Amino acid sequence: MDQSTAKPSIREGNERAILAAAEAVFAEQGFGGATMAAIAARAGVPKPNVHYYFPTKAGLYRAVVEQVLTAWLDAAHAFDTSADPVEALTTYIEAKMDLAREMPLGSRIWASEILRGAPVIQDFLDTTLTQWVRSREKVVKRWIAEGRLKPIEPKVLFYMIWATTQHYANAAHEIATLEKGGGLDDEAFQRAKTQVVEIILGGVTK
Amino acid sequence: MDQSTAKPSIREGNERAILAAAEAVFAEQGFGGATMAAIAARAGVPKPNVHYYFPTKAGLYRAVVEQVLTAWLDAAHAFDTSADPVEALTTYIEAKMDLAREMPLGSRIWASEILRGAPVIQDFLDTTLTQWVRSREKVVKRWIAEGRLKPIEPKVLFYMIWATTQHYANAAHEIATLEKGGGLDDEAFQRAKTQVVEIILGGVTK
DNA sequence: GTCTATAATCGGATAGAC
DNA sequence: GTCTATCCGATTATAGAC
Repeated sequence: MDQSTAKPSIREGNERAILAAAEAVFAEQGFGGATMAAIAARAGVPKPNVHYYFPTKAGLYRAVVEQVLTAWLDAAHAFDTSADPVEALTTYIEAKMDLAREMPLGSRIWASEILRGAPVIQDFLDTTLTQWVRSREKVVKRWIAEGRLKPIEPKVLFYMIWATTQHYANAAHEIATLEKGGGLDDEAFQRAKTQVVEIILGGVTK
Repeated sequence: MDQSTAKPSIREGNERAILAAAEAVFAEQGFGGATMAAIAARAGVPKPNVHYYFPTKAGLYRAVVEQVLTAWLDAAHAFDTSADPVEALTTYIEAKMDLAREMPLGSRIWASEILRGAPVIQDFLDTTLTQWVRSREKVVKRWIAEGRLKPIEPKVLFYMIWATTQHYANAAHEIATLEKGGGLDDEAFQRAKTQVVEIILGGVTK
């Protein structure tokens, strides 16, 4: 789109490779445990090259976290406030389960960031997430007033959904150990998804 | 109990202070992000003193994790396999909620360790935890066969309980942000505990 | 835009005086 | 048992040739 018309862009390819490598290393080692050398090795580029594209480790980390944020927001839109509670919650829980399945690294980075007290995404918690919760709380309370849900604190429900769905990414290793080492295959995961929806909906609908 | 009869023991006091400081720093920074200097400063002792009592950072981390393990096992016993499902699950969920409330640092270290793939506690996952899950799975399946619970995969239930209860420790900062900055007071936490029990039991009992 | 060589700093660990 | 001074490997970051 810019001057350099048809350039498949070396820059773009390298940035992508570095971001992908960084996502994996930050997910495995945490921010403090990750090293630029490990990221460079995984991306298949020399170490100074990483610094060329991302001058500081903190900046690279921010870039990775912001990618994860985008995915989180997409999943958040699955909570359709116009739908009825069963449909809205089913769609949302399934979207969050799929996100944990398809982006386990991002989910783990997110969890790690929250564990540390959200040093990088605090402003997101203060603004976008707070607004998301406020608006969805109203919807849940309306459903309760209409007698379609049990009288629960909406946040208790949200926390249960977030924690349970992300557990399938965050604790994938623990799960694999308990499943005789193999982890969940697609079929087992789909069953788990269905049952998570059933248990939560069974617990909150009248 | 040994030769040095009535020694209140400088050693004991220092070890306790260092372990407490290490728990806090590991919980905040993760293993990789924690530094011996930060732990020493928090414990109020010079850095080499930490190495005197705990020669290596990895060893100190193991000592902290083992403390957490003990607490986990105590809570696990709250799952009374002789009781009826409502009573057993209620007691267990409440015990896990109380653990998250009373030992938030330990819960966060546990979560961080699981996130990284359990490098230190893998043998515990392979032995004690696997056995715990196997035996409780049998109990849940019996309850299902007796028609007292819906036909669910027991592990889906366990994961939901673990993830949801520990969320109150792991995401305490996020929760505080969403609760207008104050965090949950005792009353709000007790309400949440009750509702977590109600939703899960409502979702799995017939 | 790439990468070798290197600077500068941090952090785990230790020596040795007290 | 305590702690100052210090070592040294690891790590972030940069300079500068190509």
